[in-house]
Amino acid sequence: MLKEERQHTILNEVELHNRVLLTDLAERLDVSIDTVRRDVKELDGENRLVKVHGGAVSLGFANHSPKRNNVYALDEKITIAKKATSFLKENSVILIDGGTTCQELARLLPTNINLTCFTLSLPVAMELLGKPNVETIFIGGMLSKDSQIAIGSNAIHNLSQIKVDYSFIGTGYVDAGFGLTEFDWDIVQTKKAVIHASKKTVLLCISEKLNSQHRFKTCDLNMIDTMITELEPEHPLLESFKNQDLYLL
Amino acid sequence: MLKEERQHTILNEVELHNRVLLTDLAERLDVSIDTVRRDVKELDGENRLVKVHGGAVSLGFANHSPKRNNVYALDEKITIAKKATSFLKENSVILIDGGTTCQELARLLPTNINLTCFTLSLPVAMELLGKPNVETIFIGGMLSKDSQIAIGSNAIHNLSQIKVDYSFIGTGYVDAGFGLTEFDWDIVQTKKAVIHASKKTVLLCISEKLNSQHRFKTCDLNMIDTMITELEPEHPLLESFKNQDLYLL
DNA sequence: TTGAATTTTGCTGTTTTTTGCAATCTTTTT
DNA sequence: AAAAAGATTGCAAAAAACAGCAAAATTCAA
Repeated sequence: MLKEERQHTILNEVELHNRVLLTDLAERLDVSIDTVRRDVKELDGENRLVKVHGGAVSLGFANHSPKRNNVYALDEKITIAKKATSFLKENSVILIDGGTTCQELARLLPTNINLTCFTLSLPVAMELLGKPNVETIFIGGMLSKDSQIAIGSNAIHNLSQIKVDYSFIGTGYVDAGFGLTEFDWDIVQTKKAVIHASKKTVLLCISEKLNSQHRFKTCDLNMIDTMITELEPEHPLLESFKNQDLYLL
Repeated sequence: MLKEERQHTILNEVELHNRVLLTDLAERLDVSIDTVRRDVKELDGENRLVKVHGGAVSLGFANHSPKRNNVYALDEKITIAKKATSFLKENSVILIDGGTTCQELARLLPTNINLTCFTLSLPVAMELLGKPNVETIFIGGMLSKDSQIAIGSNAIHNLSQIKVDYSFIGTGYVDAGFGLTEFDWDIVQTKKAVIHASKKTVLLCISEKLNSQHRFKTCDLNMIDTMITELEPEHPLLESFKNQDLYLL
């Protein structure tokens, strides 16, 4: 077999699977692992793939993972996401909602425990695909162009079939009196279904959103089990959320 | 045998198989390996093929050019995608499969007609979200980390509920005799369901994949209504795909 | 047709490239 | 920290490329 032919197949495999193991390639191409390693090294040098420990990944995949489109209030979101991971245990079944804070949680999910993760959000799903320890299930449905999540009756029906240990949700607006609200009716319906599909619901909410409200109501605060903000639970801004039958974290 | 005749045969072989070994050529042409080597060197000088260590590859094969937009063989894929758009009409309901060629189709969907588009592929869905004229529905299910598409029983069940006008699918491998094959059993099951959910199935297939096969079979070629490659339908490489009860485009 | 000049071809020995193996070092995982 | 998986290096055998040469084939002018 020609070297060119071999490298061609390697590129094909990489493009197809996004990541490949050198051992698999060696077996498939019926050459020694050293030869494959040399080929991959060469292709890496030509920027046609990215060599990683034990294998190679496609350029698309390599460029995809560390993408961060929204760096707005990133630190706060990271703080929130880290707090949220404290709920996770080996084999937890969770659901992650859309929104940039939830995306951050997806990105920061621990790599040392196995998780099953449902999501309605395209960007979250993308993030999760990069995690070998996370089994990801996308809740299908009509896609909302601005929020990039699945909505509509199909999504809601699919949600009615599951019950996850924890769901981590975001919200457009939250108010101690009015509860969680959104600007979009369909999204409200979907979030309701998410909450219904969860044993415990955790709200990830940057403090900017506190004491704001909009048109359509998702639920009252007592439907939420825990609210996580980037603030200390004792922070004065959170005063009005105490004695609301929800934990602050 | 005349030198000219020999070189003609060599070019033919290269065109047909994309790659040749000098030893094979020598045996087939019944001349010494040095003669073949000299012939190939000459043809290489004339830019009719590319000489490589131990053999030669076709120009197309060698032009698997280094990264452009992170996608290999982008030009070919664009050609294919453009051909595929000829099937679309106002309010068509279509399904777009995963894979880079299908992604290209998603990217090149016309913006002047309204479409309803189902997909199992995360990257395709991402692409479609940017199109105001396309209503996108994601078929939910377990996500395959490799191929970034939804697979599994849930996806298959969801597919069983729909019947689209056209589905545009890719395949890992295709062979005139064996039909469409894949490396992954789950993906095969999902693709079967896709074909079943379509009035017409269009296969998007870059010519490199022709005459290759793998472990698991998706379907025979007669299940496909149209096969689109970047080549002219009369191209010799497509010879074996004629008289197969499918249109070539 | 003949015979010298030219080209083509196959062979030889030499150099280069490729490949697999073993020993050693490094990274990752537990 | 130990164990396992992967990477690196050097080396030797095999395969291929190269250069030079002579025989064979082809061309061409007389």
